[in-house]
Amino acid sequence: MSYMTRQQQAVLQCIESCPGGRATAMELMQRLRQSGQTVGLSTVYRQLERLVAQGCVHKLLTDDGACYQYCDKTRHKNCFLLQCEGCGAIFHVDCSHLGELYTHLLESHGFAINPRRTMFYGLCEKCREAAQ
Amino acid sequence: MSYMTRQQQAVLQCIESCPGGRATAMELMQRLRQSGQTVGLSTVYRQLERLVAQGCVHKLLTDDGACYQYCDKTRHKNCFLLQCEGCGAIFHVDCSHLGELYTHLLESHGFAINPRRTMFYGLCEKCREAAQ
DNA sequence: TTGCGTGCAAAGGTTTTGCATGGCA
DNA sequence: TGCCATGCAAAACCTTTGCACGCAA
Repeated sequence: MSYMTRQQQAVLQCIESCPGGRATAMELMQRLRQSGQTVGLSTVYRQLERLVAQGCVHKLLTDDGACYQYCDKTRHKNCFLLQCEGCGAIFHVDCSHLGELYTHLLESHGFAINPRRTMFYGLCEKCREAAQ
Repeated sequence: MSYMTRQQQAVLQCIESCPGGRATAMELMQRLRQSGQTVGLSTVYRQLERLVAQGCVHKLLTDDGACYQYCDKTRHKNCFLLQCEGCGAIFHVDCSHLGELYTHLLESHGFAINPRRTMFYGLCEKCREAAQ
């Protein structure tokens, strides 16, 4: 990991401290300003771009724009993400079954998955119960 | 499937005729106009929204905005999509391994996947060879 | 006539870019 | 001093909305 400026640290910590470890760029700017820091929205975007490139943060595309998910690189090296379509919560899952699927796709379909972008959508247990 | 207006048919056919069966809203409008039809961009968006709701089309979120992927409901009932990060091509895959993963996620993690949104990213065979 | 779909134009929101400023090496 | 990061403002971009018109039932 290369040098991190003060703002880059601040943005990263801010994401981590958000509920579920994720937030939009606008939410991050508002949070940072509420904590007394003057930071521009463009700076937030610029830092997020770097953090994504460094793998510290996932960029999640939604219908309402992008949001950014904190990712502990040391803990979540080969995991994937589940997002609940009900409550929006994000779950990290580390599951060997997915690795088997990747192997199969490579050997039988010639396709090499980029695990960093793997994301599933569905309903978590609570939301399934609530829906019944 | 309910009643389809002339424009809705036109938009659906237009997506199907696009390279790879996918296009952005703007591309669709331009194609439709080139073929002599006067159609507004808002109409394209409105039709796409319905087509997505009907399951005839997938909405794919990318960094450059949304694009829409034709989906033959009769042929691709339980498949998922692979998008090549190299050439952008979309592959439909119908693979029992994924069903096993879904079952596992439901039983062991309590998470019920929405298969309609499942999408993987990576490199197709050609792009992997080209990269070497 | 009534309702729905349509096209145009305007509005809305998010993200990117230009530029002058400021801090750190 | 020189370089890079920053903040503000403006621009760019995609998508949605408002509204009057037109077609079909």
